[in-house]
Amino acid sequence: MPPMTQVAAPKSPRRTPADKHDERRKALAESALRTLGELGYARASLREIANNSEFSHGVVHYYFNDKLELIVYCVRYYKQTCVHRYDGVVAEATSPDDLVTRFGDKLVETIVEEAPMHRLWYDLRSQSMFEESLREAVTQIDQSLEDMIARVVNRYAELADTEPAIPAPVAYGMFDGVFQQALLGYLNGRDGALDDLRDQVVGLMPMLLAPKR
Amino acid sequence: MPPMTQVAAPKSPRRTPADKHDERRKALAESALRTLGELGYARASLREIANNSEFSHGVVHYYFNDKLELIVYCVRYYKQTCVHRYDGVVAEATSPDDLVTRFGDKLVETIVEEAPMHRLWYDLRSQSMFEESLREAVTQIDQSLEDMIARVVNRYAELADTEPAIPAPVAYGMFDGVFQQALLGYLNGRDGALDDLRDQVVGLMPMLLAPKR
DNA sequence: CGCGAATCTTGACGAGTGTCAAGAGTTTTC
DNA sequence: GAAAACTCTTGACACTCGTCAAGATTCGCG
Repeated sequence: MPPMTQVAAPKSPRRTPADKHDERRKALAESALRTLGELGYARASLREIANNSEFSHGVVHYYFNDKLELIVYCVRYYKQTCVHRYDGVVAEATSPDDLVTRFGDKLVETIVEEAPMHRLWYDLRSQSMFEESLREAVTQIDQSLEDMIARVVNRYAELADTEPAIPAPVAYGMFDGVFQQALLGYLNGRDGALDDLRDQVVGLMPMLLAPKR
Repeated sequence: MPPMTQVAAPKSPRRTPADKHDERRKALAESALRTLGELGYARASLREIANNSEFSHGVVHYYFNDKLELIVYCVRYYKQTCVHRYDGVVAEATSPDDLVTRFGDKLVETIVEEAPMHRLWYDLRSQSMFEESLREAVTQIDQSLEDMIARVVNRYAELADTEPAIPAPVAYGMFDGVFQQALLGYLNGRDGALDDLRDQVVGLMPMLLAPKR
């Protein structure tokens, strides 16, 4: 463990007191995410991760205690940037149908652009079913994803002048399920997997609303 | 590869011509499934699999060419026995509500009794997103699970004297999603995860039906 | 029984793993 | 500009993995 220089005087708020550390950690994480998205949790070795970066394989233990700590940091880091993916949709939608369309498009878009990150997430969540030490992080991320979906559904109900007909966990489970199927289909090269996802979302959303009050 | 004794005369249909091979493969698979369900795909080594069985670690290559061939055989073998889990529900249900109740109970039951097998399945499906060679088997199994759900939903609609309102892939995706969440909650020791699943299914099913004709 | 085929065990191999310690290189501080 | 702190590289360690070959054991049939 590094000697943790307790900086008594945080006098220079500008740069590089000891959060240079954090910058490096982020840089390492960003590069590690590329390899992890390509190979998955089990097959991505620290050497391979380091090879696809500007660092050497030993540096990992300078910034992280453990391979597991690195991976958890990576996924937390990624989730942080993507939990607000649909905030724009929620903010800009002008009608229920508009929101549905934007939401569907965004779902398709993220599969095309970030399929490796998504499969990594599903990989990690599955691993957490076996590895106790992953569960806390996975549970937290899952919760924040549920909240994200809840914001979309709530806004949708608001625009439709009614209430959601189902609790947030169910809505999240449903969308996550169809999303996962679409991702699988996309990775399998099945034509129409993405168009199907769009249609499914359009067909599904109206069913989530209580009868108009 | 074993010399494949071409038995010209299949005269003894009773036992042990060369399908003793198949019996052994099944026994090995059954024992391997226990270890795989405990450790997952990546961490279950052939030695560990063999240790938890009556065989030694070398025998695997007598019955399977490959570790991958063993795993795929195992999961195919398991799926075969569980794709008809809800056939009883479909056959015995006397009313829409009765079917929903039985279905929910069965879902909860299988989580309690076969959680390791389910997490193994999700593990393998996630791995197939990275490992090309797993995709064919995973796609087939996923399809047969979708068919299984379709039978339940169709029978439900039949009993309610109407039609399903959503295509089979969507229904499967939805139920798979909420089931996966319930499994995660159960493995995390979250109280009420199973009761929630039951309630969610009861609340969800009626929404899958078209308005009564 | 006895012989040959089928079945299984044992032990080894090379490759790959996470981890860490020793030291080289770099930056900061006085 | 020297000393101290920080950063990073290199190389080795102990270990596990899948695979396979050589031999022991068991089985089935003449």
